[in-house]
Amino acid sequence: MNNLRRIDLNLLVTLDALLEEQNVTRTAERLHFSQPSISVHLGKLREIFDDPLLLPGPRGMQPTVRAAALRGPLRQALAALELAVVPQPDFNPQQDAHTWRVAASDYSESAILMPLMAALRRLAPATRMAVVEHTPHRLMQQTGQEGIELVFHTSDEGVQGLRRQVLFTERYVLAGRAGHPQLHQPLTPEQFCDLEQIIVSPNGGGFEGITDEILAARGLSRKVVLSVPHFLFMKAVLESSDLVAMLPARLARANPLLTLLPPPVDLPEFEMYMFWPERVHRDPAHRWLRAFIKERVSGFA
DNA sequence: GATACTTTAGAGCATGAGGC
DNA sequence: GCCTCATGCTCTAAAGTATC
Repeated sequence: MNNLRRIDLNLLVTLDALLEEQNVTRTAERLHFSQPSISVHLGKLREIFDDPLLLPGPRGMQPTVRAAALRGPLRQALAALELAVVPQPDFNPQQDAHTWRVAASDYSESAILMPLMAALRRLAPATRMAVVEHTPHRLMQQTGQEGIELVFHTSDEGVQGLRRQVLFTERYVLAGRAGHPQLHQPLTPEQFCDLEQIIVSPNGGGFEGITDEILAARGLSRKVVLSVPHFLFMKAVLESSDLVAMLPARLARANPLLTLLPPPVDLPEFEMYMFWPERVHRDPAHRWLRAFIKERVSGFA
């Protein structure tokens, strides 16, 4: 590595041309330098490689054994560098293969990923997506060492060093099964508190949430009889029992098995963000995915 | 010795760092 | 932002070297 610090990339370009031309003057013409400049380059290269590299011979300059051995690897290295500095082509979703790694909660899976998955497969058939569990307290680790490229998260508080974009603002609705005997008209807070309810407790086992805080401020309390860790489980229970729940609206939309009513208490809306690390910000495939998601989630708001 | 080619010396210019 | 200085690059001109 120490040797690399001494090498100007242009010196390697000169060496490559010298090894091909085996003539300082022709190398100079080819690289649009004066001949003495190439001679100076060769002098530096000789010092760096501790080898004469090219020696005057009967017909121009003859490469030394070391120089001849360098030729192949040097050509490959320069070709790789050239490829690396060429502007990246646009992502062609119909043809290009790519694997995206995404972290999502079960809410994000249902509200964001599931509705757009069919369109994603149709528009980008050669791509793959790995969805892993979203762990909010390990956001930086997930987008760092664990290689996650995109995270869906409901708050931007405490999130440092990641690019972000608001996807949508979410509201709550009161949900119960279709044909539920008490859900035929908007409920008062008191009527709401009389119903047996289910809540999602991501950390496990909790029976209180923001709804209970708001009810308590009005001197009310509700009957939470089931606490589950995932929204998908909650939906399944709602569809098959008389339990009701305050549910993010996007989880309940277009579901004929559920009845939806306005929330009996005012719950604050929340914003859904997508976060991504700087390393993928300009990546054509990643930019395409972000634009696709933003367009789709706006479309089914 | 003529020719072709390489190397060296010194000057000019551009750029970056540091100080004010 | 401006100035100074150091550094590095390329140039021209001239000298040195190898080949025929």
